[in-house]
Amino acid sequence: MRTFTHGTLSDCGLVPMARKKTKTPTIKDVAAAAGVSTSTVGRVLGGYGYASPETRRRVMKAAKQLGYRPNAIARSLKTKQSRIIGFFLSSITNLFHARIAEGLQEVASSYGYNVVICCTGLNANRASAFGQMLLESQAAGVVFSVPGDEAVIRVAQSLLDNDIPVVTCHGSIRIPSQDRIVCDDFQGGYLAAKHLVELGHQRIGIIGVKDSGTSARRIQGAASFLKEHGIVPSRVSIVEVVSYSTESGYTGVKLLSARDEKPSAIIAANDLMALGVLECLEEMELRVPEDVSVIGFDDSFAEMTRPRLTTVALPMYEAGQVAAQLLLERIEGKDVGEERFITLPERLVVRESTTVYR
Amino acid sequence: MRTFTHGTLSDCGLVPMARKKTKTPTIKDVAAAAGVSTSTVGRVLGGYGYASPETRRRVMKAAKQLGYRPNAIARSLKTKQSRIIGFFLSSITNLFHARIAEGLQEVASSYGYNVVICCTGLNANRASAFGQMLLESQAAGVVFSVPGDEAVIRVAQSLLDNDIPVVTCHGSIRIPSQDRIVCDDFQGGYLAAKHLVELGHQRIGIIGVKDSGTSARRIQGAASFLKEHGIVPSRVSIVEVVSYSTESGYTGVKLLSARDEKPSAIIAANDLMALGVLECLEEMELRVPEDVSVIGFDDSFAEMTRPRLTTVALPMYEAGQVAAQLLLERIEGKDVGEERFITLPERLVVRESTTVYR
DNA sequence: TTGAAAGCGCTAACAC
DNA sequence: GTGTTAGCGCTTTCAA
Repeated sequence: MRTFTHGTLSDCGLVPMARKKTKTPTIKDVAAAAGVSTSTVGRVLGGYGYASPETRRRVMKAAKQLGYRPNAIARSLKTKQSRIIGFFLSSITNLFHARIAEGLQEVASSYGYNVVICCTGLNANRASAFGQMLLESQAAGVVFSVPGDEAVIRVAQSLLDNDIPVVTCHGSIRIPSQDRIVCDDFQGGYLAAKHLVELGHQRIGIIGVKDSGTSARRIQGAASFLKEHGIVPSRVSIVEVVSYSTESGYTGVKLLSARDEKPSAIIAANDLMALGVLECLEEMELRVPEDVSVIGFDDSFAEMTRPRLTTVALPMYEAGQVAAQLLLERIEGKDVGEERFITLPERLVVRESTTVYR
Repeated sequence: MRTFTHGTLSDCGLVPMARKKTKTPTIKDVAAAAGVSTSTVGRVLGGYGYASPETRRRVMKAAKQLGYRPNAIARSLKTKQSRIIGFFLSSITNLFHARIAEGLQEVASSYGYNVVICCTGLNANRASAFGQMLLESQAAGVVFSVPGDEAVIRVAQSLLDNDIPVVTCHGSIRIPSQDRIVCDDFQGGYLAAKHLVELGHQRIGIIGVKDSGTSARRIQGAASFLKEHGIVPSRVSIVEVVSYSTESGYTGVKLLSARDEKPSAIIAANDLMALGVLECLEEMELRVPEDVSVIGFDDSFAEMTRPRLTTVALPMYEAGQVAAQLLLERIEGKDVGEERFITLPERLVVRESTTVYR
């Protein structure tokens, strides 16, 4: 699949290697070709200011003919702002981050902005190096989707000091008085409990994670629904484990079975834990969902478990889109007032791990 | 968590809103402060050319004192090249792409380059829009990790026409005479077969995917090992299904069971299919791995299945790193000669779905 | 409605 | 070793 190019003198080896690559045309070349000034070309191509229809036509034609392409760098030098949006995340292999990135990118690029990924891992140095780079390349804005440690906050602050707007999108980070997007953990928990109760379950086990705000809110949401709908409190067991892991899910079930009331349905604080729950239940020769219903959170790999996991899905893609939207409004200097705090609703995805009681 | 800033006159509301934000210092300011010329500053800060130790010291000090930060945009305008590397991929939520992206980003940023993600989805327009943007922002290089349709090839070509180096990294795309990185599918297949034979299996079932080069190479690799090690050909069954899906894996097992020789081990062309295999086997009341061993490819979610899947892992992270390396060499104009073709070895990950025969 | 011209901040050729 | 200077390609006054 060879591409043929026009034959030139250099093809016959008689002229130096010079690779005469015709210089990319600039606004100046277009101006010359159209017989107008560069400022006129700028006006019509940039779409601002006035130009007579005739001139406009001529410029357009010349530009097309020359294959003119604006130089974003030159423009940025003048406007003191590139069309780069930085995205801080710990790892792009984390499905949540990937979904956010995709939503972000989609909206950003529809506005002509590029998304630069800044995977910080657990490394604080890395974060500040990215901050540096973003500053040097005159980034237009930055979204943070990382744990909010001190180093990161400092980075955000230095960005803000340079008038680069910043938003946070999911993740424990909180930057004082900046736009923030989160998922409605409480409502997600509420949804999970609602689903189970509607299926007729009355004895509910909940496995939460210690010291996790997200887990706490999910539990609160579930508990709130349960209370509102007359579920006898003594029939609701809440246990707490140390981490969001399969092992913890497993442990959680053990803890639950030590209680007086054996649950007919279990809410795990995320899918990974729900997987551990499934595993433990199988060992105990309890069938899911016939004997026990199980529900997780996140919708991260719920399609892959057997039975397929009923779960509460998080709107990460939308979160990314909203993050872009809010950021872009700030970037373009719209008067949107104070900091904004957006809470996105979660959504129940019913699969195979839950069914009617008895 | 409020950050206190130095009190200024404007704090007391007596001066206009003006936000006197002290203009970011430029090379000029540093020059003035150090009592030298801008070119000297450029030389010491840029690290090229000569400068006496004394001058160097003075410049450094002035730069630090002023909080000088080079303006990447201005530099790019001059050098006609930004430090942006474009990464074309269909979706970042695809784990492979995410891993490549991470490897790519890691190396790229260690060299001071930024990675811009270009998620094309299945949309050809999108690809050319990204190409446009990359051209306009004077990208330094681009890596492609997408299906190689015509539109994308055109984009790559236009990049090349503008002297922007391009490499492909995993994915069916092939750009004539450019560096290319792939995983060694053949060797992966070989590895899978070797593992099973070493466990004592003699009757092997292989489920491949029609019209897939990757699948074909994996099968060839497996077949090759089998032949070399005296496995009776009639005891090896190869069936082909239509897609890389759970359903296809399921179908594959059905196809295999219709054959005379019932396999004691099954190789599925990827993990998704292996999941279907697991499912079908369970329905047939065959235990894995006691009755049948199962092996997949990709290591995409093999930790999540029950039993956990033995699989052949693809070195995507490394692929991303290598892609960055090759690209950077081209970008920095190293004389690395002709197009390079790198084949990365795959790796067997033994989990629970395979065991010794009988 | 259009044009001339002054930079944006940096690099690099050239002169000293 | 160091300084002068001319741009890179664009935007944006200001005048015409």
